[in-house]
Amino acid sequence: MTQEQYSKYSFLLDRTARKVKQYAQQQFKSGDFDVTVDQWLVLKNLSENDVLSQTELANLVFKDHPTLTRIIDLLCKKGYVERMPHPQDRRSFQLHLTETGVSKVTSLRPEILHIREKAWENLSTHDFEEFKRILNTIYQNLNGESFDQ
Amino acid sequence: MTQEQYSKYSFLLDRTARKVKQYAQQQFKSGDFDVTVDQWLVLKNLSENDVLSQTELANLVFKDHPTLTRIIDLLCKKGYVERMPHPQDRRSFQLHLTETGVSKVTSLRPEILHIREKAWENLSTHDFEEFKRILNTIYQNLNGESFDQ
DNA sequence: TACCAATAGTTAGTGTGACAAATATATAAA
DNA sequence: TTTATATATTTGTCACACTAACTATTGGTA
Repeated sequence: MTQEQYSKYSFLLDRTARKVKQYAQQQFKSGDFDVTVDQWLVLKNLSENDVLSQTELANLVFKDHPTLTRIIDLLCKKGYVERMPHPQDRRSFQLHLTETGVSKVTSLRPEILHIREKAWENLSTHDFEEFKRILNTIYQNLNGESFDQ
Repeated sequence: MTQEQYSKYSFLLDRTARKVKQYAQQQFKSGDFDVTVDQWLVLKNLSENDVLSQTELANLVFKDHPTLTRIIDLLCKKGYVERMPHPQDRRSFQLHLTETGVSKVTSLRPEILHIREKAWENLSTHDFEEFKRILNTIYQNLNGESFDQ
């Protein structure tokens, strides 16, 4: 195995990640889900945690603060999320789903699980475990200081 | 294995792909490479093919035409690439590296191979083959009509 | 009290990605 | 030859990623 061959992983990884996002986004669109793939990730995490600050949420979804600010802006505009002032810390917000947001998550969750299955045709449970292990190893190799998940 | 667990691959895949790009970009920056990760991919492919049209190049690097147009614009501005008119087809360009572009690729290639190795610490050659197989299977599962590579 | 470093979040700038539509040119069909 | 269709590239718009710089606030410390 030469260095040159090893370097291909970055290309295949990027290409596949984009394809996965693009496929899901097309399905989201044809189903009139009214959210993007990344907005869904945020909604899903908010639905699993009663109240979160933007920093806590950013750590859950592994997005940086500016990106999260904009996603939250869009979700607020769409009426799925509300920023409530933190009772003790005036710098911070407490994020939570609106009623509309809760019912949006409830109605979309099964459809999205179904969309996500398509990628695993022709692959086994063992493949899935290996895939997760390799992805996490790569992530940790490049993540410098800290260990995540 | 529940549906719910399967759906995590998209999160891990996206997270890892971003980390890989981010890590490389940081190394590119601290080494004053004067190109982005995506610009490098384009330069590398141009260096391996004497003359390409934008459409041919787009198919090689799996980027869409508008994205490629803009990357080429930047590389031309930096003086690494030139658009030459196609002798028979006035709609098309023939892309090629300038002398500066050629020497840029020559000087960066070994450094970038070295950067790319970091991700594979603690992983085996077999892992690498499995990883490629799984990525390509996912890609093909979602790619609808055609078979790529 | 006054200062100062750390933290929460936002804004701005650049690059990239996806998609739709527009422009120009080439080629095939009538 | 005229018309229709296909191809190559560009432009515009929205969303996301990353960096740097900025505001406001908090908490510790002299």
